[in-house]
Amino acid sequence: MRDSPVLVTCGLPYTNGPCHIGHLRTYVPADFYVRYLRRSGEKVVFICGSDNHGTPIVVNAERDGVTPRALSERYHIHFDQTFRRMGVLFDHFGMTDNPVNHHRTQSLVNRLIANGHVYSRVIQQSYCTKCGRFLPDRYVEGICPHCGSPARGDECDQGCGRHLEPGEIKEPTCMVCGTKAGFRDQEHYFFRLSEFKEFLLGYLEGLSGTLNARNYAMGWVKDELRDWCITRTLDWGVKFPGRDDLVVYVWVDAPIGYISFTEEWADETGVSWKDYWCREPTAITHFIGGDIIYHHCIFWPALLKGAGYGTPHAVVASGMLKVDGHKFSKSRGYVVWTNDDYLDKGLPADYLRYYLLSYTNHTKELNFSWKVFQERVNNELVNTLGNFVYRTLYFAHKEFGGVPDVPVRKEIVAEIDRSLAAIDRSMQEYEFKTAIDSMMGLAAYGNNYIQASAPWKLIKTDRDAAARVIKDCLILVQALALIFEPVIPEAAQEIWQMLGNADRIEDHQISGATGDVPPGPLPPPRPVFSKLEDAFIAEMDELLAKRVKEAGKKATKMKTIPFEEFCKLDIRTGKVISAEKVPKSNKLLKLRVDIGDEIRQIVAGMAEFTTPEEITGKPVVVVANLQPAKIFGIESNGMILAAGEQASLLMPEKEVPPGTKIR
RNA sequence: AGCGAGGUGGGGUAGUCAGGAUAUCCCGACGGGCUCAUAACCCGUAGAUCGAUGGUUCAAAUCCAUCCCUCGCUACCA
Repeated sequence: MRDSPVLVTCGLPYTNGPCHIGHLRTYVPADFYVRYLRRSGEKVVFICGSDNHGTPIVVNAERDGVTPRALSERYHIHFDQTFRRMGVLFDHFGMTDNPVNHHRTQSLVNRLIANGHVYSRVIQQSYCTKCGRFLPDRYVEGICPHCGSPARGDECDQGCGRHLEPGEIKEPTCMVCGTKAGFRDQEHYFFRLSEFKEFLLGYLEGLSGTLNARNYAMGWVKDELRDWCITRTLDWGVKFPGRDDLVVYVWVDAPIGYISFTEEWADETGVSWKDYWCREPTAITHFIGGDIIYHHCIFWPALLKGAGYGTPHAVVASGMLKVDGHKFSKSRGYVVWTNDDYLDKGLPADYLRYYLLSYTNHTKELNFSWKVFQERVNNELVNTLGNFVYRTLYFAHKEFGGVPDVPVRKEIVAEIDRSLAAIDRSMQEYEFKTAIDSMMGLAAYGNNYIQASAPWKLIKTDRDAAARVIKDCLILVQALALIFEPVIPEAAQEIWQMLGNADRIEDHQISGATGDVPPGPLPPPRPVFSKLEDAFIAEMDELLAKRVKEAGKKATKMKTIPFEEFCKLDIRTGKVISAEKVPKSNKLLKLRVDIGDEIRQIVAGMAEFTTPEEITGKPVVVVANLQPAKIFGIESNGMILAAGEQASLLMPEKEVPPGTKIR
């Protein structure tokens, strides 16, 4: 048992869009973990809430013609309900815009100021006069000062990849309204993160959780820590103490939500939130997505330390989610919405919970495909687990009317014990997939046992022996219900009831898995899982394919290519050595072009606009590495660049030798 | 570019930190068994030079070095 009470949190969903299964990749394992701890006798409080501040919510609210608060509430309710439908049950689900969080954030920031961890500095910020607000760099686009490529405010994302400092970008434009943005001087406040380097190195050394979180953060801290700007010029958010024109950066008040939500919960239940947050060591475990590791392993512990709070005990970071092998992307259509695409189709939360938990290691990327989803549900949940439970209960009910009054074989209990130990080992290491493999292993053991013992044969010769076998199987079924409850809570409850229990399985502990099943009548069983039909899966696949196709149509209009693609083109100057008309063709000229290191034969469609005499001797621009093609039976090894319908030849302004590379 | 993660039979995936004999599990293929059960379940067979090369060792998927490939992240995006 730990000294401090156990607190588990999940990364806060941002209230600017609906829940998709990428979200669940973090929430389902967290819920699974919490349920497991509870089934193991641990007292746990499970806290989450919605993240409401920041520019994107202001922008989206304006677009929808509502207030940021109203937009936040809409999605807050949405997430709260969706999580419940998925069986992800928080003890409290708060909002970062609620008064308690405003108060806690200001209090914490004041302590940082009092402890000398905050200073002010004047910096330049992009400002859009039309929108009348300062723009986060993500909302600014322009030209990279280093390479001249189109770039984002913070990074030359399409060109040289360099990080851009505020004020560096040329021709800044507001991405919301498209007008020219300017720069304005503004006083901002910085957190002295650089002073926490030593602390963080020691802290990360002892941080529990998954290795990806620790390694990633460690590399960052060892490299360089810059001080962190913790204010924004925005109306929407938590006011920075003493400055009505500034709010704190959302990444400050969002994690503080973990504290304030604990406060809200503690107020309701009459306990002290300080027991969770104000003493070391804490028993705080954060479940987060892999993309926000540095916030939780660097900024957050430094803030807590600087303000005199306890620091988290563990950070458990999940890997990314893919759809059909593609990177999860709303704009490209590779998305599965939790409500529209899953729950509202009548699919059980249990199936998706099982898939998300059992697919792979928690820190690796997880691929969702309807086909694989169907395979795993049908083979593992329905066939292996569901069928063992059903054939056992069915046989017991049919032949004995319930649980026969016979003793249990020791080796069965020993096997369950082995499973429990293996599961617990895996859970301690946050190896959720391995834990579930052990669970499913027990179901396979059950199938094996009933198959080898063949009670349907025994019943004809030795009724008592058959009774003993089926009793053993009933013990296994009970054990399976208890150990699988954290994974598939609804199905576990159903099995629990079919074992003759009237109460909630949640009120029982996993250790009961080795206990007896009291003799007595059982209700008639029914299968707990049903198979996913091919037709249904095909339908879902079609829906996804359609969405991807439609997204593709939109995207082709403004498709960009990465710089690397452009680099593949070998464009250079050339000089036309000779030219002749291609026989039987109106448009084609056969050219011999000097491109520096060789003379190329190129067929060009410009006979209508120029004559062989005119073009001979002219400098031209050539794509030299185009795939060779046969035009009118004549091989063409490149392409002459010309503009427009009149095929106006492109040529260098100053004279350069043939073969000069064009960039 | 830097940092992080990964490359294991046809597909997916475990094992790598703490090196050891026939490399796990799910599917797929093939053959057999069983009939209590949701055409289920059980058994067996084929199939992997564990990304490449070199090294350490009695012994390497595992440790070390170099290289190739894939993905992710890179702070005044949330």
